[in-house]
Amino acid sequence: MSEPAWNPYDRNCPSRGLLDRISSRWTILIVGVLAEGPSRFSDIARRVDGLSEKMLTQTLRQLEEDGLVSRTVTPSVPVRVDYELTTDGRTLIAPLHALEDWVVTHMSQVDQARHSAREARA
Amino acid sequence: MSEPAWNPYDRNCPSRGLLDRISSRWTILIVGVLAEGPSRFSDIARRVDGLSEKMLTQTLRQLEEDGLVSRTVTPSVPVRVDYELTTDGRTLIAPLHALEDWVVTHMSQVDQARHSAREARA
DNA sequence: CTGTATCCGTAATGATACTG
DNA sequence: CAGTATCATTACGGATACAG
Repeated sequence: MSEPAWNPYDRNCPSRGLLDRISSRWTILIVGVLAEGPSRFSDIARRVDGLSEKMLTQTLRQLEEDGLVSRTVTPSVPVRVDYELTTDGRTLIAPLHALEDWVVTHMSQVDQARHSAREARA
Repeated sequence: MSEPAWNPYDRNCPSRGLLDRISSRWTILIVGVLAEGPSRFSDIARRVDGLSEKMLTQTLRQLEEDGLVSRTVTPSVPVRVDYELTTDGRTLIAPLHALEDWVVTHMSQVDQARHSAREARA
């Protein structure tokens, strides 16, 4: 009995949805923060500029549901919650960081190309 | 004079927008098709299930503007247009394929986690 | 501090029809 | 074949207020 042939090019394959999730802006950046170690809710919010509480919660819940992030509550007052990548979640670090890295290393080049494109249209 | 410190964690940095572009569902899948060689407009549309003409055009225009894809028109009747990754664009193949690959190899695991999560909530 | 719930505007997307 | 233009919808996301 073999695995299903997961294929994100098929719109009805669940892998299409998973691809959407892991390639979302907030997932990429949040995993980028968690890659450096466990973080508290507010720490993540502080490090990812423009991330609202709503989207942070939503993204963390998805990652948790997919078994990629674990959530630990310390019942102090006020309560403290730590998020951490699971073993599975850590396999996301390399591919997602590669994306971040690509962007940083190619931004200038792309910027040049955009200027050229503007001139060509002028 | 050094490069700007591109940082996608900053919401005002242009690299944030570039990250959004290259990590979009359609960009990933279209680059995946073009990774195998130059393709015609309709070929791409056929291979990416659920991709509308509008989004295909829009995504290709962005990739072109960013210097990642080239567009070649053959003025036959009917006209023939070929799209191809540029040298720069080919540097996207590895990171984006890694994403696709991650999804395919982890889908079953994630599926399990989702079922567990459902049970836990029940 | 760490959420949850709700409202609501906008931007992204899909469907459709039409053109060179 | 390879688009463009338009419209309708929706879903994403931000702001706000409130709770444990």
